[in-house]
Amino acid sequence: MATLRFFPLDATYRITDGKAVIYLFGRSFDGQTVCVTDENFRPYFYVLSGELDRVQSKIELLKVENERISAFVTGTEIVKRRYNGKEVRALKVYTNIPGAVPIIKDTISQWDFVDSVHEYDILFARRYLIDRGIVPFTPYEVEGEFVSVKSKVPVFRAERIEQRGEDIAEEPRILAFDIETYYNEREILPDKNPIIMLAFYGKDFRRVFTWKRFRTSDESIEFVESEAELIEKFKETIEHFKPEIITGYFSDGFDFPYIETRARKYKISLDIGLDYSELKINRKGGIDAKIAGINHVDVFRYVQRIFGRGLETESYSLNSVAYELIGEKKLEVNLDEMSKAWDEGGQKIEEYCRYNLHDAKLTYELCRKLLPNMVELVKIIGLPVDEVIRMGFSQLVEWYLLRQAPRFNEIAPNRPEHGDMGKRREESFKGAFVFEPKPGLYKNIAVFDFRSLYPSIISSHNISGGTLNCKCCGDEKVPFDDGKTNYWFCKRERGFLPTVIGDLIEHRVRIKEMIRKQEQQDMLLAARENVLKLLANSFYGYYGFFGARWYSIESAQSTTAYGRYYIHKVISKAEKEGFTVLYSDTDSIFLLLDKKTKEDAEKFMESVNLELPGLMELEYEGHYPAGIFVQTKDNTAGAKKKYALISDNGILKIRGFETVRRNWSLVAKELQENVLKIILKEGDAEKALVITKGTIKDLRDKKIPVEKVIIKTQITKEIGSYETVGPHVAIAKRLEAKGVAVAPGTIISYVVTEIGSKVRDKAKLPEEVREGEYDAEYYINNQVVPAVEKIFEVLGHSKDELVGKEQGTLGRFF
DNA sequence: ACCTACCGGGG
DNA sequence: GTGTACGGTAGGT
Repeated sequence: MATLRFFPLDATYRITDGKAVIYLFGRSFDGQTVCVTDENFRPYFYVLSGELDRVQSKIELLKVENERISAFVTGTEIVKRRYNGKEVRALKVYTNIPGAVPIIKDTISQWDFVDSVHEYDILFARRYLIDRGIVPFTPYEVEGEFVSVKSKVPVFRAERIEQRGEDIAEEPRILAFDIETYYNEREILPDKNPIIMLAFYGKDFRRVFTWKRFRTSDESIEFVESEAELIEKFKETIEHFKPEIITGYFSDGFDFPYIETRARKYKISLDIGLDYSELKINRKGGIDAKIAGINHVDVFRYVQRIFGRGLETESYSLNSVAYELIGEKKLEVNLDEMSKAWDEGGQKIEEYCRYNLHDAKLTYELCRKLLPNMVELVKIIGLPVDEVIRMGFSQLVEWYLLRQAPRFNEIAPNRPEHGDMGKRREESFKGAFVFEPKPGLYKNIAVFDFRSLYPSIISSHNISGGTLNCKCCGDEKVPFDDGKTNYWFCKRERGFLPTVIGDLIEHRVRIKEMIRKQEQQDMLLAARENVLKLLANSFYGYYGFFGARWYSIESAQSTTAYGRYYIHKVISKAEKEGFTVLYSDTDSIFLLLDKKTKEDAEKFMESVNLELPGLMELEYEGHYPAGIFVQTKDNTAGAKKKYALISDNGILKIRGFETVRRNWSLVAKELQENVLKIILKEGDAEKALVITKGTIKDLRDKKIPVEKVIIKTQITKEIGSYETVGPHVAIAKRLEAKGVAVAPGTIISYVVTEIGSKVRDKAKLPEEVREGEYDAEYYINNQVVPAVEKIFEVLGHSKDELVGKEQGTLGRFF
């Protein structure tokens, strides 16, 4: 018997001699890629029934044969479990192979003495990781021996696997790749157009393959004879580099499927899996590309589904994401000219090779930057990185619960059937409370918020489907504000989900404490804290998500009802103690301190906290010397979710003002920020007014440079398919007429000039416009004034005052 | 107002 | 692979 120590990274399984064998691919402590097999794990599922013995004796004889497989039961046992808040006896049914589970399940579901069947759709490799408690990226010690099995890496057959500590694997070998394809009809046609370049980027490794020669001194460029050879190089490079993670940007949806299509044309087998299996592309439902033994991380997928929430960027293109996260952009080349350069051959191709390599580099850097975050997610969810990065929030919650369930002896509820999902989609419920602010400029504001409001409510009030309206309690109802909904949650026994979320919150508090104490910043702790917060905050949404196993609309409703109850309680308590409440949204409250001190406010917070149950806590978010709330567009009320605050250290916090968006000109954006700064920092409305009038005058005097009046709007579809021709579409049409292709995704920059009647006729490209050749009145009325008029209204200055019309001008029209 | 269809990313 | 995306919104009714 030998011993092997390794970090598992990926799990799959294979049928050998009619038995399922688990394959764990990973990295040994000495840095080699290895495969550990485990033959000692059997597929199973659960049956609930009032007549377990009858099910047991009948099911053991069951054998279903079809043209593909023979499915039969290899054993059963009666076990004690919990289901939906109750102790149950369940029949655990083992089958010969994983594929037999759904077949047996379908058959016995029809027996009338079977109540329900559970956990029949948990993928086998995932089931293994959960039941054996194996977490990718953490160390294990294996006893067993090396065996000879067809594989690209050594195979070790395990008899016993045990966790060894919690260290994470050192930085994995990452290989990024990117392709450029021939295209001239502004359509992606993998059947027709070849791949012309292929770039790789890894640690101490950069290479571009292309199949047209030109003179170059760039050593990273390598010429091959044909596209087919380029695809062979793709396989070879992966084989030699031995990446543990292969990464691309939208490689699920573009690079891998494209390469697969081209490989099929040349009858090249893409057997890049470590077990010689082929690249597997799933086109049904969400597209994804899988390689056995190598984690394929499509950075785009992770950013789009999970990480992007915390980013400023509105577009998840490689260019904008890379710019925000690593401060680097794509190389600027004219892609429309690429195919022409390719046809003509020669030196011009080189810049596209550099462009190609640079994209691979950006992808590599992004993957490295995001990896700590992804690994923390892996360690909490317990599934391989290529799986967790493709999950949405609800799936993350679900797989976290499925991993926790065995610890609590819980049997998982089933996913809803199609009809149920339809019904669930219909059910809606009341959300959070938002206080209507009184428009005005205020000084000396204290802001408080509930720490993780919804997660702490779920934990503190034991909110779950299994504890809802129990038979043993009922004296304390959920404080619904409709006065009729009658729910309560058990006080005697903790529910599964509230326990799990409570553990998450406490874990996060410990990590936060560690972060607070540490001398130098530990990025891993920060990433872990981030992931725990993300997960905890997703539970409430999960309760109301139609596809959830632990769906409980009553729990979702009760969570927001408690949320509204507590925030109202804080509001009335604050008012009773003489504070003016300026604003409140969901879990936050803004107090006007006025004559009261910060100490008074903190005392208030402490007294609130004394009355809060469980993990609930009101926190001091910060003090703001000034803040402004404005009116709605129709001037009928104070605008919700639209305000600006300035902090003690002079940082502006702007929420909901539409001009922070991209398709506004700089002149309007800058003025808005300036005006807010002057009003909040210096409290000088007159100065803000003077500056605004100055900007308007400068516009009229044509003193504003053209770059500040450029408006950028994206072309989102084919030009011909636009019904309404906005200014950016009009420009695109003119470009097309000149023979310049404008593909969807292009951002059109334009300036509105005075020549023409409709805005679309007046729009010109910036390079066609000379300094001062813009329509001042357009910019004043459609950009500058809308950006600041709501702010000035609060200060008692009308729109007319801004644009310099005489007071009372309106009167003449009446 | 409500519903459906399509888009994103990639070249 | 013990499977069948998703969330937003433009455009139509």
